[in-house]
Amino acid sequence: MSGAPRSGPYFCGIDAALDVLGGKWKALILWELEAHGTRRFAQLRRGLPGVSEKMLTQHLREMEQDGLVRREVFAEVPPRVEYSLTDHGRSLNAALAPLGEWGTNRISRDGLAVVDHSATATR
Amino acid sequence: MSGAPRSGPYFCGIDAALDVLGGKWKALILWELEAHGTRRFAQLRRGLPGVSEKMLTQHLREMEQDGLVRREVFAEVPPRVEYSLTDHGRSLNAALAPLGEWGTNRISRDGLAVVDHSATATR
DNA sequence: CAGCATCCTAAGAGATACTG
DNA sequence: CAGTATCTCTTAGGATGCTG
Repeated sequence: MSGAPRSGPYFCGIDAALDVLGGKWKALILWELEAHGTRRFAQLRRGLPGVSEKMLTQHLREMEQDGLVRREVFAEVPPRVEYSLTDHGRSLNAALAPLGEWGTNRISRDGLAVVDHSATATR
Repeated sequence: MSGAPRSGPYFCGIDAALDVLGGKWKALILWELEAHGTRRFAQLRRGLPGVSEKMLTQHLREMEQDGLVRREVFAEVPPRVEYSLTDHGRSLNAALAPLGEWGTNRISRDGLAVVDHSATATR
């Protein structure tokens, strides 16, 4: 999937939830913002190894429109923009927790590979 | 996302779970099988208005490979194939429940449209 | 720094026709 | 009935270059 959410019609709740999560990086963005509270654009980039500027911008905009992410622009030089989760975004993250456990389980159960974060950790 | 799961490397559990759910209809298939226990190919088609034969076959095959779906072929004329969930599939569905609630919430909260099942109900 | 605009392609997805 | 086999069409997503 995905790109911009299609705003229905949906078959069911899961459909509507997955629609908002459509896009390769959205779940990760959610996770990154949940873990750190507030992040700047470049920080997010570093936290999501492999994402392009375009996709990050695009996903952030869509998530902002969906009311998941809050975007604050500071009129400074150099410019600064901070991203954080809204309550709605945090509630989605909470609803995602069991799925995360299931996935972690699948990874260990099937011996799947995991990205090495140690080199790109956000200190 | 979608198509055949990529078998990692994954960023986290959610990533791994969403990978298995990649594909427009997989979550719906899961739901359909959970609700009815066992379904034949044509029954699933009717339950998923708009799905093409190709996509349904493809998704079912991938979900079978991922150990979510069990496929039983009966050597009869005319041929009969029954699909049902494995324990692993049922556990995924369980992990999906909170997300479903969240989505249902989003639908009513944002006044989004829902597909009308009444005309195509599987009796 | 944070981002838009543009171009490009690989894969997802649909339609149609045919088969064991 | 339950699929395969092709053929397109669309779109997510990546690369590059430029701007306030």
